[in-house]
Amino acid sequence: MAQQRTRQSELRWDPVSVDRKWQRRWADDGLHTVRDDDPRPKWYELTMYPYPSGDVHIGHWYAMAPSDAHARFRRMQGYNVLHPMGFDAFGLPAENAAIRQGVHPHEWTMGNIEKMRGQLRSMGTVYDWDREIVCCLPEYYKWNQWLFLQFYKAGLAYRAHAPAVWCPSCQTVLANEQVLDGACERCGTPITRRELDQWFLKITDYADQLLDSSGITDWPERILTMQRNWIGRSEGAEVVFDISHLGLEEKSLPVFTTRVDTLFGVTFMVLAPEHPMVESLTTPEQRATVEAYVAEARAKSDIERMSTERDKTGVPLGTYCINPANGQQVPIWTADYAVAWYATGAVMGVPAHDQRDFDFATKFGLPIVTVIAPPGSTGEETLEVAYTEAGTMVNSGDFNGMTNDRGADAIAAYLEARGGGVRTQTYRLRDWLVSRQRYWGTPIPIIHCPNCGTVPVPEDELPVLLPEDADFRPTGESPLARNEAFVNVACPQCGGAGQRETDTMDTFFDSSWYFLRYLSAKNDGEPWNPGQADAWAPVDQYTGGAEHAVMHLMYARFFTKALRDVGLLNFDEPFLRLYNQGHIIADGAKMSKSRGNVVAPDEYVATLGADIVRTYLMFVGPWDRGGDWSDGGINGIARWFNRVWDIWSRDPSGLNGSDNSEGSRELRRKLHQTMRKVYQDLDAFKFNTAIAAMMELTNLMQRVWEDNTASARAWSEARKFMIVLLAPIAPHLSEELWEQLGERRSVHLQSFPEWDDDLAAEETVTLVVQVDGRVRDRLPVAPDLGEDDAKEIALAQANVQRHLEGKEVTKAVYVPGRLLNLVTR
RNA sequence: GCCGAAGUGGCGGAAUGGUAGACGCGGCGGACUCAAAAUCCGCUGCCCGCGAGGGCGUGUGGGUUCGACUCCCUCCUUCGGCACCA
Repeated sequence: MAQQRTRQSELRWDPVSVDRKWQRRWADDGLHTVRDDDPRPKWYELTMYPYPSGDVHIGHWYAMAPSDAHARFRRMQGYNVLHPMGFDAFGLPAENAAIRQGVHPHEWTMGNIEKMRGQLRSMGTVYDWDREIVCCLPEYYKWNQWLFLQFYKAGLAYRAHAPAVWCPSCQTVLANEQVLDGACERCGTPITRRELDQWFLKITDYADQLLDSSGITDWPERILTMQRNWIGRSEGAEVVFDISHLGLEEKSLPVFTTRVDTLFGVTFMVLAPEHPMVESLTTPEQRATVEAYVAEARAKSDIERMSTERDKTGVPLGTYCINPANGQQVPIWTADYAVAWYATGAVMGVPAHDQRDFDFATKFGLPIVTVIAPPGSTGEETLEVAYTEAGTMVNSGDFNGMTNDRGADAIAAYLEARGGGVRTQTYRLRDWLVSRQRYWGTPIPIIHCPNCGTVPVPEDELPVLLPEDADFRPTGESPLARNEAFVNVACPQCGGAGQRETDTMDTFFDSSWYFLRYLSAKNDGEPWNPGQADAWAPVDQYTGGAEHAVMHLMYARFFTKALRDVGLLNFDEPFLRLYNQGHIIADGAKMSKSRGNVVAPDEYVATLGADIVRTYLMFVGPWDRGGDWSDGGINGIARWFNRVWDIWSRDPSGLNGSDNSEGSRELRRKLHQTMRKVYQDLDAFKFNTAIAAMMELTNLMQRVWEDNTASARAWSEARKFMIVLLAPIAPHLSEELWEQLGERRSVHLQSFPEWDDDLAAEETVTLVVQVDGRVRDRLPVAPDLGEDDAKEIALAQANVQRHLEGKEVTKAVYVPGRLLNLVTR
């Protein structure tokens, strides 16, 4: 609860019983049941499902209440809207709870879901609970396994012995994407490495397709940029340095470069310490030094490697390779500034034109050869820092005199003609490591057989159930590996003694296709029904936090494309539109227990009801920028709802203005302006200004009532439509007031009101009169006033005349209905 | 370091080339009340002025324009992402 709690308004109705009444009624009437055969056009609006941590906090409300309002708005626009909810129920916290509290992950998770389901229901959302999914249940994860096998059959899932990122604290392998600044994303422990046999999905096959966002309707540019950076496509060339003189099995050393134009400037070669050829390229004299260096590098965590960022280290291997451009001998070194997993794991050192290479060469006394001369220079000068800009080729044989742009093309063509290299591109993106040495996840449906090798579990034997009895001591091995009843199994091919794969799947596997399962949540014969997928998917509007920009969202895109390729889907983008909400903070600071500013939504819902909390969260600021919770602010919404309630409870028959009185016309105009504004704002997720517009309408209604200038009819009309506008935002209150107006059919089944632009048009506007750009008067005029008339009226004003005294109007800028600027200079 | 977003009253924010500060919070004054709370009404960017009115004002400095919170450039700050990527 936020600290200073202002005195609360007393509400004119009992929000708790109103909430309860309508939530019950809607459930009884099946108001949120979504039918596949509904003839209206479909709209699939999805909010990222929560992890069942045990409590629906204010952040969940901030994510879900506005998206619910948007889904409701779409429904009022005439769509058959699907807006489902479920739980992302596998994952580490359940297992950590098991380790710490001795509760079984299943029990812990399902208990949390039970509680959260109740909390979510209190929001009054349109979720169709018949479609709920819970990923940790066999009816869901069975299909994870089935999908894994489809990928396996298609060659998209493979097993590789690879150095894996290891968190010594969580005792588990992490995906590269789960590492932040060299530390475990969840616990912050610096990571190390471990060699393990792991399952990967070939997301890199889809790198270019994932770069292509042409199938996406509307995503924030920011997210697309992040994905582009994450994929990290670089254009360049793979250059082959000859090593045949060493008499090894490998005759060449390939190296990727984005700067093939600098090839004549190579003065050394650097291999990553983990590079597979380091050992064979080391001379006997250097062996001890190199082995020591490699061992040291491997022992370092990423954080330590990064902390040495400024000070380059490395040792020579004692051998050299041949530069294909000029036949020069290039000494080979190993240094940890080259990283094994990127490109070829080797860097051609061009100290003159790359700062890292420059630092390295300077430290170890290696030659620095300028091959790109800055404009207006001969390239003879000694460099203080690497020159990385454009220039003219020098010291580059036949290529001298070219611009380096042209030189790059020419050298690449030269290499390609002579087999010395090839133009290519490389990616930062790596394959998706899906293996987890954990219990609480989907068992990977594979059996390892000494005779047959890797054997998929036959599809009719799915699901491979997670055994209930498990030992959760974190030993670095999956608890499943210690469960003999689970591990030992007959090989489906030869019947011999096989062993089950004991790794489980990354939970991002679950969330990569969950949007499809909502469509066929209870189907036990297939993961989704193709007809239902065709009818509903892809998701029209997805909302959630931007923290999923490069993991979940990219995996889901990859899944969709891969599933299309194995023939399971007819589309290749899962989410057509994406909107990221910001974060809710309290009293200007991030919510935290130590600050004592944690807002518990349940406490507010219990006294103010769901609608005030919903509305306040939407009013507090633009949704994508987040908001600052204050108890005073939410009280403002309570006050507004009180006024709304009060206005509704008045008997309009006492109003005796005429239907065409100024009050009536003004009220009607404001009503139609509000309809238009609310429509446009809800369409664009601008809830805060939509609510402000409705407040303005309420304020006007109040004024018109006081003045008694409107007709009962104009008043009643405003009152009725106002409530329809409010329905998506405050569903309970609006339904209650709607019923009190004597309406029978739910307000939530009404169409969004259609406004009339003519009725919304202003009768008079304020014309701003400026002299040299400074406001000198404001005049009420007809909107269609002509320029000449405007000038005449403006020039008659005393204050305008005063400021024009002794000056000559040389120019007049007239914006009809807005402004007249008289320019004198 | 690179990429991206943002910077507006006491506070949350509105306005995307045309009246800066909608709407809400807070504050001040008033009504109601024995009193307080709640509620209702009025005022509320800063400075000068009795007033009419004037000046200043959207992180900084410049530019474009009749006119700039809005477009362009410089710098500063905050937040998010990436980072020895060859």
